[in-house]
Order: sequence, then C-alpha cells, then structure tokens
Amino acid sequence: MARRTFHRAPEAERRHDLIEATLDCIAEYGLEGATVRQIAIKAGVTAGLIRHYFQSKEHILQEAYRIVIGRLTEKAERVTGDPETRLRDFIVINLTEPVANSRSLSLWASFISRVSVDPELAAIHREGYLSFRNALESLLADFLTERGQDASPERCRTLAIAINGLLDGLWLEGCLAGELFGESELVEIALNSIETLLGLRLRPVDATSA
Amino acid sequence: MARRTFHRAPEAERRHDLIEATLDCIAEYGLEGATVRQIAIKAGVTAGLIRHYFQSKEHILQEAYRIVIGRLTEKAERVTGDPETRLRDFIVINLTEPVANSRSLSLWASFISRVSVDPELAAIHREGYLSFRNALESLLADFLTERGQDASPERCRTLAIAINGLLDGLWLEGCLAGELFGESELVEIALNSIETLLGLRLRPVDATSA
DNA sequence: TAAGAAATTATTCAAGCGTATAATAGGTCA
DNA sequence: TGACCTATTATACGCTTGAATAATTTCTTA
Repeated sequence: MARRTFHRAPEAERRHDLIEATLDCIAEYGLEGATVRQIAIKAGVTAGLIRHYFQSKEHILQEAYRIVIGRLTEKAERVTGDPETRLRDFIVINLTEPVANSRSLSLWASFISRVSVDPELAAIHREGYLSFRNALESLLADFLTERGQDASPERCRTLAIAINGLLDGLWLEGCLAGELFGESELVEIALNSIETLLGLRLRPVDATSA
Repeated sequence: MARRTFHRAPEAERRHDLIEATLDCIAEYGLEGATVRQIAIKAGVTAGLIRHYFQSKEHILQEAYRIVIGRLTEKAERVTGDPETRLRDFIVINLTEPVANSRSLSLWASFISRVSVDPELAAIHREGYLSFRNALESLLADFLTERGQDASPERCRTLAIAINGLLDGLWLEGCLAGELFGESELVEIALNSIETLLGLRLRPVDATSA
C-alpha cells in the first residue's frame, strides 16, 4: 500500500491551517466535535501532525481562542478618522458581519463555557475584554471632549461599561436570532440608544460617501 | 461481592436529582466533563440508571437546558406590584444573585454553544428568549402608560430590544468579571441607563421598606 | 407473607478519544 | 545527483465514552 503523498508546508502556514480547521470543527460540531482526528480531516492531514505543531489539544484550543478574540475585536479597535466617525464605526462594526453572525457566537460561547474550567483561557479572555473596553472608553473620551461635554474618567468608565454591555447584548441577540430583526435594525437601535445615553446626536451618515 | 444497597426513589425526584447532577458536572468540568458516568457519580447512582430515565444523553441535556432557562427567567417574569416596582425589580433580579453569577454563565454558555448544533436546543432557546423579551415589553408598556408617555407597540418593541440587550450585556460582564465592579455598581449603571433610555426617572428606593 | 413489577446495579461492547512512537517521503543543499 | 534533515504518515496503545443487556434488589399489594 502506497502512502498518501503530501506537501511540506511552512510552519506558520500549517499552524494557521490547523487552527482554522479547529475553528471550523467547533463551529460545526461544537467543542466535543473538535477532536484531534476531525481537525486533521478538516485540515487534510493526519492526526499525528497536530501533535507535531501543538504540545497538546489544550494548546491548540488556546491558540484558537486567541484568534477568535482577535477577529472579534481587531477591526473595531482599529477605527480611524475623527472621534465621531470612529465611535460610529466602532458600533457598526460590532453589529454587522463578519463580527456578528452565528458562527462567531458559537465559537465565542464554546470558549466562554470553558473559561471557568481552564485558567489559561480565562487569562486570554480577561485580556481581550479589558482591551476592548479600554478602546471604547477612549473613543468616548475623545468624542465627549470634541463635543465639549463632561469627559471625566468616572463618567467615561460608567458610559463605557453601559455601552459595552449594550453592544454585547445586541450582538448576542443578533447572532442568536438575526432573522427576528429587520435589516440593520439592531444597528439603528444601537446608534439611537447610545446617542440617548450620551445625550448627543451623531450627525446623519452621508449616504453618498459610502 | 455484595451489591451496593440502594433506595427506590419516586420518578420525579430521581429525574430532578439526575438533572441537578448534570448541571453540577457542566458547571464544574464543562460540557465535555458531563459524561454519563460523572453524572451518575455526582448523583450517587450508577450509570445505567440514567438511561432508565432518559432516552439518551442528548435528552438529559435538553431537559437540563429547560431548567437552566427557567431559573434564569422565572423570577424576573413573576414580579408583582405597580408598574414601576415591577420594572425595577425585573432589572435588579437579572443583575444580582442567583441569576448573575459565574455558574449561571458557565451553564448558559455551555448550552448556547450547542444551540447551532442541536435544533432541539435551539427551539428551547428561542422560546425562552421570546418569552423573556415579551415580559419586558409588557412591563415597559405598563410603565410608560402609567407615566403618560408614548407606549406605542413600535416604541415598546424598540425599547425592549435595547433594554434586553443592555441587561444581557451587563449580566454577561458581571458574571464574567464580577470582581471588576463595585458592589451593586452594575445595577446602578443599569437603572441609570434605562432611566435615560426611557426619558423617565424611577423614584428613589425606599431603604426602610426593604 | 409471598409474588410480582420495576428500579437499580453490574457487566459488557464497540467505537472513539488523546497520545506516543516508528516508518517514510519531501525538500534542501553540498 | 545523493545525503541528510524533518515534516508527515501510519500504526499502535491504553482509556473513556455512550449504550445495551443481564442480574439483583427493593417495594407494593393482595
């Protein structure tokens, strides 16, 4: 019996593919469905290779969680432009594809459910959460300052907690039951609610500039 | 070798104990740790008994999810008193023990992560979500009406979506990182934010009546 | 108190798990 | 081209899994 032929991939590429395959498995079959063998099949390699790149299954899961958090937060944390644009984009990005969809949620929930079991995952989570909230807090500070409003640390902290909660909650609702809401309904609700919380109106979006 | 002695329990009691044991296992070790054998150990019986009461492992998980959702929503949905009191209690209940703690979150996330895999779980979730949001929507309608404000269906729907999101998000934050917040800080943020969203102040809590 | 129903334990099974190790093939460079 | 390194495949091991079935004990009731 001939062995199957294969191609030697650069380490970075192989690791990336294996992590991607892991995420696919989790999203499709849940954490329990993400077995070493399933991941290998999905990645088009044999199971042994996974242990060649990752010390254990726990390690590949931890790496995978870092990727998931990164994708959930990186775009929103890299908004550019004036304070108002940055704030608006931050909101919109978090409530539309590719951040808001059922795959993201299913990956996120899978890992969150293990945060209380695996301290390493808990650390990864904590870091992501604080970095996200800090980004939001400084967006708010800039925006309030620009509009000449109270931008004290206490107010920014409180607003960031509330708005972060609102965004998380609407993200959840959208991911879990997107079809219950109209096209961009959640984004509009978020923008209106946040305007109300801040006591400021954002200027209407210029449709021609999109 | 003598067999272990045992006691025959009424069906309802046994089923309850088995589900309780299942939840303990999930909270402690995650979904993967909730094996038939672990559940049996936790319940103080042998593994075979589980199959005597539940058709399969999937079935016991579904029953367990119903219980979890019930506990997360039943108290809030049963508030009594005038509209304002009911609304306030609804908010407070959802952000304090026993609804808000890390065990609840870990159970909730475990099941949510399977919603996209198991259609039966998805149905259970959908039902719980809609019932919760409807409860909130009618609380809002009553409160707005009492205060003589616009209580149109559209406004109530929008407000319910936003406030539901806010509560979910703050619940999440509290469960995942309760120690980052001061005593009852999240409750206060929620109450203040919701007052702002509604454009109405709730009357201060009468401390002596508690 | 004896018999019968069924709740519970005990045992077994095949399949799948994560991991370890040995064999082999692909790519690089002298 | 040929030798070498190592990425990759292949195979095996011991355990655990959910499930099925057989054996036994408890409890009710006549």
